[in-house]
Amino acid sequence: MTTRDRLVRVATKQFAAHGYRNVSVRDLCRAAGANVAAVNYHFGGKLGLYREVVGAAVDAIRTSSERMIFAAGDRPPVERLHRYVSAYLRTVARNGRAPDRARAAWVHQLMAHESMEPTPLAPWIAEQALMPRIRYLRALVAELMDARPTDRRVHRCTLSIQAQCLFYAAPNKFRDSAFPSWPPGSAELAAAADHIVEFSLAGIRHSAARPARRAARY
Amino acid sequence: MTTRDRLVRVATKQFAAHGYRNVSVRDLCRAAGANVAAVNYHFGGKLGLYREVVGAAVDAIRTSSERMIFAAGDRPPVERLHRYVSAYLRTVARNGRAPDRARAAWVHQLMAHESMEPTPLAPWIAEQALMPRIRYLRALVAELMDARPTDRRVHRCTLSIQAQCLFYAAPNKFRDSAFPSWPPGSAELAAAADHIVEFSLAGIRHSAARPARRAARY
DNA sequence: GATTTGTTCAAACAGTCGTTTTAGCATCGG
DNA sequence: CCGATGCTAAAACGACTGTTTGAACAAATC
Repeated sequence: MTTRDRLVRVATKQFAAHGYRNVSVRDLCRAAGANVAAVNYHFGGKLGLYREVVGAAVDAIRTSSERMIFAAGDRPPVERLHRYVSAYLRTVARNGRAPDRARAAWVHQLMAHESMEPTPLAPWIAEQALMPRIRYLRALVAELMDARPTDRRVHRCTLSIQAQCLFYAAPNKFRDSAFPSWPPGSAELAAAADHIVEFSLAGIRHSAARPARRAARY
Repeated sequence: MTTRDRLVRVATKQFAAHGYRNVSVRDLCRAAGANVAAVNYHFGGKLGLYREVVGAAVDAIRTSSERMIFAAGDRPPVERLHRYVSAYLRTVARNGRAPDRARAAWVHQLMAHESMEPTPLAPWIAEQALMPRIRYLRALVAELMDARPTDRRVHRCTLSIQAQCLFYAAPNKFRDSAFPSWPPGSAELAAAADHIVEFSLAGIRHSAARPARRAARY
């Protein structure tokens, strides 16, 4: 394997694990068995290498989203929601059976770091990778609630679902120690996906049943 | 104000905003109008200053939790849940009316950074600040579901609620751009708290109504 | 008034950061 | 064989990191 490929491979792991700023070029090169100058020669600098990694992550998310949306087709919205959540949670499972299909956890780890300590690439990532997913989920929730996608109830329910998915996907040291038997195995993960769908469907139906008003009885 | 106090004040803001590693002693001292050696003189080093800040954050969370739990008393569980969520979301509101009572957003920003890039203080923070809250919420959910706190359905519902609260509390660049009109004003925040409670209550009741089984119909 | 104590200061320490330089390698086209 | 090309090597660059030093200063203590 070429030096370039080794660098990309190592950088993917490291950047995802510790974020752009907390990874040094020297660490990367040592881990990749390359010279310090290699990163500048092949990628024009540290940011160039990071751009390469982020580009791969964005592509992975986008193609995975499109595949998921296409596979869902025009099936009932409840099933499409389940596929959405299930696909999201499956990405955190380290033991993906199909390697080429396994959009690994590193993608979401990278996103989590980027969301907390944004690099100049953050806006582009948001538009390319995340927004399509959000828009799809929002349309889906709107359909489930029989409301317009701009309805505030739709926004809030979308947010509630997204929050639950993110809680599984994003790395979080405290969650790991606060919730027993974490991280979940693939069977528990499937059960968790079922839970999120059932839980959220009940919430959606409850929210759709009543008009958007301010509950003042507490 | 003494140099020591100015340093703590500046460090609180900076560490919360950028995390321990991404803040330099020189930046802190420049912002505080102090000499570079001041932080070593007063705190024995950068980590000592960070310990001071984290200690204040942990105290703030713990006392706020205890006050919230005490104020809830033995009121109906539904109302206690609303107080829990409401108190959580109120911490992200920058325009807290009562300054002394305002457990500001910086506490959660600090926690978010610590959860992604843990320092040696992470385990202590988890046990002192976070676990009491989680245990309280878990017991509350168990009561609402009429189940034991060790029930997996209780765990999952607790996680769903916590995820929604965290989504509001933790800083997240992508969320800010993906969801319109963010961050929410205090009125929208109260409405969001109502939504989370209603949404989650529906989910909890749905989850409690059926035994913990694996739904295999998707 | 002399000495001690608490605090601040500029300067420098050794180390790491990303990047650049310059030389040395093969390999290939002529 | 010769030069050109693609890549790698060690060394050094200037800037930045947390920390330490030793002198300076004010106020308090003897």
